[in-house]
Amino acid sequence: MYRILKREGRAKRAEFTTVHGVIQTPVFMNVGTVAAIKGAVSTEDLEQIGTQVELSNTYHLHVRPGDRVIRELGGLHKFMSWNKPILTDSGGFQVFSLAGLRRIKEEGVYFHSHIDGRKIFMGPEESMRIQSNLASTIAMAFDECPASTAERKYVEDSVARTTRWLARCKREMERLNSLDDTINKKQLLFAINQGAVFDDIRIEHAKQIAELGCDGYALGGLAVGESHEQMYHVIEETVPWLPADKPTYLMGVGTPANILEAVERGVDFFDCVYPTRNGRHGHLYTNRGKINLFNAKYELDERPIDEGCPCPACRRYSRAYIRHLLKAKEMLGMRLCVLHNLYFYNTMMTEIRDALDEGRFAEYKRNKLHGMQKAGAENGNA
RNA sequence: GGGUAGGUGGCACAGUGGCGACUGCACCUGACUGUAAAUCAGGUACAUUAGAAACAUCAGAGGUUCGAAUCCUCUUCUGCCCA
Repeated sequence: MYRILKREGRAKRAEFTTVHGVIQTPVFMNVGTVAAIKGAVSTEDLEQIGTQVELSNTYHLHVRPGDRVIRELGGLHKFMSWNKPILTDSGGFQVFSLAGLRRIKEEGVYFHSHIDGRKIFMGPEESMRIQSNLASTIAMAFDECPASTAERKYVEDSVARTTRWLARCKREMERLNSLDDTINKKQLLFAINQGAVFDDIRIEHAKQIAELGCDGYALGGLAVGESHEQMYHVIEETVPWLPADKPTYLMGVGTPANILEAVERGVDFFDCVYPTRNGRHGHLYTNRGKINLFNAKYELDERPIDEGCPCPACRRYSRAYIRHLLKAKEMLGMRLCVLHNLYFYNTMMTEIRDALDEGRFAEYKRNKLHGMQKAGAENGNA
């Protein structure tokens, strides 16, 4: 159940109740594609850094260890020892990211496994069955994510197919949720809006999927090469056409600035690999901009990553030490960086919610952006 | 003292007549948005230069050759074996 607590312009402060607990929004979901947050981060760590929702991937878990294995072991929650909400992505994004390894048909998509090359078929029904076996809190509809550079005709055809796929997802999900031996009979289904950067296609698609009555609505196919201005424009034009009584999820986005801009335009859910991947690569988010710990200038820097940050990395370790760990390829280096970045994102979301609660989001957003930009320059980063 | 193998960029190695020198590591920098990503890309070897371009370099010296890291001579240094 989705309940809006407060509004400021289009921005919403809400809560979303699920069988695995209440999600306070706006929220940033922490990405753990293969049921693991890369960088040696445990579920215990997630509890400490304030993670509300973990995100895993249908395609990846189907390939390894296999959704049947996870079902046999009682579902994802039990498998990875995480009892809060989990959202599973449908494998739709892999239709885009594994472009060289798949073929799209009306019935679904034929992949070649990125692990061993074996042929895999996934359509709407398969994706729903896998997600039902995984027993995630929220399942995503199986969609196609066209490239931002795709031609209009291609996007029209693709979006039409994604709509047909959504109807099939819905039907299959209802069937699965009614079965006696289904682990999570209250699994939720979020639809995904597509249309690249064509406003009219996006809006038309939003109207169509709204009619199918899903538990939430996502914007997909953004931050895949188009400019930030185009992305913000699409969000602004499309969100008003999605059901107002359901949460809105901007898939795969993004930078702290992207999130602030999208919250302002009415988005509730986010996820992105940035904090984890950038953490592994030594790029750290701070309130004074982004820093690259691999840079030689941090060799003797005794300050914490972000002054005043109470995360497990900043509480006791210096930039110089963590830089050394990264250069020495010690796991601890990545782990500390990922923990810091996730803490930064999760904390920013808490601050956003607090600001919305108190009706000062606009001011918060302005100050946050200003702080990160201003000192980014100070740190030698734009 | 005798024998033997060898000295190539910060390190380790390749190259044995057309090289202004391969590759890896290290170092520097950049990229990464529903994770084929602890990955990928570029740069860095003497001096000069913002950069480009040009000009160097293969232990040292001399020689052979149109042309030498590569062949010859001497010097020097290092490893290993024998005494």
